[in-house]
Amino acid sequence: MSNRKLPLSFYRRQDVVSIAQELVGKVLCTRIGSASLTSGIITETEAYCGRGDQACHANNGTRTDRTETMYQAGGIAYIYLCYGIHHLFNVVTNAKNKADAVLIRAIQPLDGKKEMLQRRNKENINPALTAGPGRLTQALGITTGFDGTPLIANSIWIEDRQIDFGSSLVANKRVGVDYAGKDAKLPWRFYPQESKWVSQK
DNA sequence: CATTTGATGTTCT
DNA sequence: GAACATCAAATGC
Repeated sequence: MSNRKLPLSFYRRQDVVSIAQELVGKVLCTRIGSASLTSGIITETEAYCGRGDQACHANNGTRTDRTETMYQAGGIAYIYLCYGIHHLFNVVTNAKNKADAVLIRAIQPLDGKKEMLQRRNKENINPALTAGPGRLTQALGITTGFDGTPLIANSIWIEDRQIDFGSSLVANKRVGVDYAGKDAKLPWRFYPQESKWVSQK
């Protein structure tokens, strides 16, 4: 039960790309206020590194009110508003003042499917429910109000339920970061090749 | 089917 | 003002 929750030591390692790879297959869980537990298998992640990665908001020591969360020690949530509409969920990694993070781009629903359908105002369970960075946050009830929340507390956390995609896990270019020059080509996006629960390019 | 467009907060110019 | 780690609905074949 509680021993399945990933410990802070998982997040505070230095290699954000390895962490992004290992997060695929883990289970992202939320219990928001009095709502029921909602969770899903992480099926798509992207790594962002604060030093030398032009696609990262906090690259090259850039500090703003928004990115300050990424400079904290690993093991907390970095949630920001994208295009003024979508709440995007990231896992902060590495030590304090090392602005690394992993963007969660898609999940496969597990617990609380009814709750997720309500939040998304949908009738049927299909990839459009939770495959996409803006979609999964809405399904899980994650908003920018949870920015900086520790992932070892009881609102948002990640569990290891021994799910392994094995060799079907592939690396590819990240999505929507064409502006990042040569860094746009880095193979820092991870997902199981055969999974339907992955965002469309 | 494919392509375009509207929504719209934060950050940078 | 413009651009942005996006989505859904409208429009055009």
